Amino acid sequence: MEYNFREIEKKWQDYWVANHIYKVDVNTAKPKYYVLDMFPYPSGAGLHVGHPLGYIASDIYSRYKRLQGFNVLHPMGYDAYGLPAEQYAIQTGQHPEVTTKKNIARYREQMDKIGFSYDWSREIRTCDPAYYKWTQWAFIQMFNSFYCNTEKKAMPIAQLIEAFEQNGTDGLHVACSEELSFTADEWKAKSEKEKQEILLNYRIAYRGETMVNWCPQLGTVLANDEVVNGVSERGGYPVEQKVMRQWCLRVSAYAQRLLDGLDTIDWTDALKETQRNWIGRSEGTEVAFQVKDSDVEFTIFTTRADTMFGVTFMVLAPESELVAQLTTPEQKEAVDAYLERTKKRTERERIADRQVTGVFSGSYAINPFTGDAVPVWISDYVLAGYGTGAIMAVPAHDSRDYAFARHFNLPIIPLIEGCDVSEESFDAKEGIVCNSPRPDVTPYCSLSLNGLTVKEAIAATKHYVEENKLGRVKTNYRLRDAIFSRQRYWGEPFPVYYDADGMPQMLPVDKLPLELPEVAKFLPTETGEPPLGHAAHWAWDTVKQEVTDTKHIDHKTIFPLELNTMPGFAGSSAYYLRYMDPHDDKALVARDIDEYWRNVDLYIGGTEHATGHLIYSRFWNKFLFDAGYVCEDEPFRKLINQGMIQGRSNFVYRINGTNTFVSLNLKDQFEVTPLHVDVNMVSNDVLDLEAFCSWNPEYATAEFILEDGKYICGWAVEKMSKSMFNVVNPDMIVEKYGADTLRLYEMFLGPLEQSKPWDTNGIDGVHRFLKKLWALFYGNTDQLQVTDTEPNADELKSLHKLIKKISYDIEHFSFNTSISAFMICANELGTLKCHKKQILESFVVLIAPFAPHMAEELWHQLGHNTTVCDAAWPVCNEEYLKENSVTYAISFNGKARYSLELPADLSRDEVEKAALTNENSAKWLDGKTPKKVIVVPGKIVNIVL
RNA sequence: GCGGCUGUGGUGUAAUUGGUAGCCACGCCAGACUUAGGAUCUGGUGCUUCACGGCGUGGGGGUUCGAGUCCCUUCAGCCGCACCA
Repeated sequence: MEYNFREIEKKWQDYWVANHIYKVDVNTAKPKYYVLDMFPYPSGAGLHVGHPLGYIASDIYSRYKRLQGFNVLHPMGYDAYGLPAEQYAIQTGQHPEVTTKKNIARYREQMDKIGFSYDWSREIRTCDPAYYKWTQWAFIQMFNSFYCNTEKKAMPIAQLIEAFEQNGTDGLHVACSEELSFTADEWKAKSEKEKQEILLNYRIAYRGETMVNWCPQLGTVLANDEVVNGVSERGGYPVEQKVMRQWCLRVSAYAQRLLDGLDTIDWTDALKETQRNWIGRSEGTEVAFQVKDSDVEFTIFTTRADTMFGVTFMVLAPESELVAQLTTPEQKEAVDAYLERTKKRTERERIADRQVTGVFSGSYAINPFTGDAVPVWISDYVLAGYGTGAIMAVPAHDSRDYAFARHFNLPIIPLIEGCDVSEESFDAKEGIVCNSPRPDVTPYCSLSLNGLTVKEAIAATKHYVEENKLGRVKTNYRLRDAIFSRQRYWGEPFPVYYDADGMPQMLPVDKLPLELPEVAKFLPTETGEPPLGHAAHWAWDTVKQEVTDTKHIDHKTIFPLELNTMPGFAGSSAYYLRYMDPHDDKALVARDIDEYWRNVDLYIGGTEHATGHLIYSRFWNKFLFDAGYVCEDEPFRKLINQGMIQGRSNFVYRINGTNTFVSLNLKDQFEVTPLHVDVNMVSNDVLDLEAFCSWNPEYATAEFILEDGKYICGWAVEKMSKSMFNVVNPDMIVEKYGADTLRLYEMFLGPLEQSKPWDTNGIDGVHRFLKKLWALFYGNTDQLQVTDTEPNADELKSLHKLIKKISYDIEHFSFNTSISAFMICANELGTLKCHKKQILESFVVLIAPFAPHMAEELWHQLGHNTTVCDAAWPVCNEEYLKENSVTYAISFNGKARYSLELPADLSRDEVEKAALTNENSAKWLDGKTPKKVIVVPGKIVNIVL
């Protein structure tokens, strides 16, 4: 009987669905295991062969765990909100929901063909109101919370209000946008509106004026991770810095915990390092500088406290509030001109051309260590958003300060013994400190750093600063709060309305979800409001019912509801929790269910989410953990980044000015132009000439110069995209070779975590293997050849070697080597002509995670009427692996000379003796006694002469 | 600039984690069966040499009886962060 994969795969896919084979539920009798894929954004292009790579790997692991007796949660869903659907809607007027649904249907169809073991009854879509209800709910919880730095956790805002009522801001140690100071009495005297405004300074979800990334082309603000090199990640449009009032999440409050948590989770070092970089912890010192002839004081942040004696000027960021205060009347004109000029430069321009620019403010600051009055400059090389937006400049030991000092001719004082700063600054944090204070100057303070190492000097200065109250030791983080509003239509609406004071209020939780309204147009309104402005009063009834009796809303003059929507990462931040309990309308996840599934044991997905989703999710989960809604602090215990599959493009070479195409190895004899050809017309780099001629009318009359009767195409690795004609769809592979071949081949391609080009050359190898496996059952007859004969030692050895190898490989996600092991074993069994049930049955179970359709078919052929997923994973019996003889390599001084077969149970001494007395050794030993003999059991005998 | 990763046949890769480098495939070569082959099967295939042998894991050096694996150095490629003070 032929291996008819089309029939088999269809049959079992239907069976699995009809019998709910992959449905799981809480089962406290079994240990749980949660395997998660990063859910896809359903784009219009459908899946290409790169997408399922991670899904196949997670499916193999899920099936393996299940065979091992775990209760495996393995769900799938869709990250359905997003820009492309909205852009498409703007262009075509098609509702994003329509295109999204269509795309999801296509994704599902493609995934179903690959034979995944998802529990589809748990499917979620972020755009489903029943789902985003809980996104909105979480937002409300964040609004009603603040972060306590003493407790190191989020707490109810009511507790903060209580603290204000009792002590004002006294003794407060909480995360905030801006340090505020007031007494309990002052607090009580404030109006309701003032109180609300103050609380926004502390809430974890808050609305505040911040510098945002504004993308005019997209008409929306973007989070930091959505901006790459000064342009938007989606579309590549320029991004400007702009102060806007926006919803934000106080992710920065969690910076330290996000950092610490990395040590407790099993992620790759590369990814952890990326997150550490992104969080950007930096320990330093804040020092206050007095402005000369003024009572203004300002604070700077430095990691090089040891260089206090080398400060020769100060620099403010152009956007700093201090600029206005410190600019003297004489300098006002010059400063204004400079500010005007820098404002026009976009982020991208600043990055592209790093010319030194700046202007003197007119003011001087007093260095508290030297008493020197140093000029205060303004320059855009200082960032407003980091530290205090002001720096002390030490040109001798900072290359940026150095460039600035050289450009404006400012003094440079070296502070490290023997360093040469005539050409460039000495930035390294090493060496012995000198000139601190300078020997020719009467010391101004009691601190002397001369003779200390840089490290010691930093510590000494920190100590001095704290002792003398000149400032404080401070840890800064690069991680900033996440901007949480988008001026878009296709996203979650905020559960927010505005009261008569214009202050934001949360909708009552029992009114959720607040559903996304229909709008006439997906563009901003004529008054520049976000698209939801077209439906400004959409949920007016919802708000009115709850609100009119308690608050006074003037709905004629204000929009009652928030018109922004949430960003893409909102819906993906807690989706893994919702899978646990997807249909619960009382809670995001019921407590007992959460306590069973806990968190994700294995998460597989791309590394591109390192600084986006994977930060936000960890933050979101930590918040829910603090608030007591979930029982684990970290959402993803182990994470694997599957590599990206690139395209492998094929080229034909047209002789210039003709319609003649020349094969790859003859092209150098002509002047040719390489042209992309559709890789689907090429097999093993050989072009299908007929398909090529009918591909494009232009090529109908094409002529070819062949080699060996074939047209060989050139190739290159490029991104997989339509324009390169190198997109390979999984469906096409499934159609031609079957899902099991696709699954095996994707794994066989190389290590899971490695990026590699898709190359269909070679798929025949795994397909042949499956046919060979099939032949072990049927030979080339129509009858099942399987017998009940007891297996012999060779067969048992071959099988148990395989059991050991496959178990080890799956645990180590080394799926490519598993496939090789299957091939070796199948070849061995083929050579042994083994058709024994006992052996083949175990083989079927072992391969079930990889090639589930074939395994299911063969499992039933062997007479089982349960599915193969309910089988038990075979256990390796080491007894069968024992050799009766061992081949040793005999080497002299590390050089192998001959091999020697000896009984397996010899002791080291016996092996040594056998090696030395063997006649082959005689010529190397030449009568001498060896210095040393090293015996590696089962491997090598090395005789040192 | 800082940090991380990778480098093995014509190709994808493997190597019991310091123990005979190149498993398993692709490709190629030869053969068998075939009217035919993008089918199947068998054998060969790191380089070099007629051969014995020699050389081989980006380059150089080191530790070791023994190094793809560990250490130092250098080159190349990829990735992350980056006027972050």
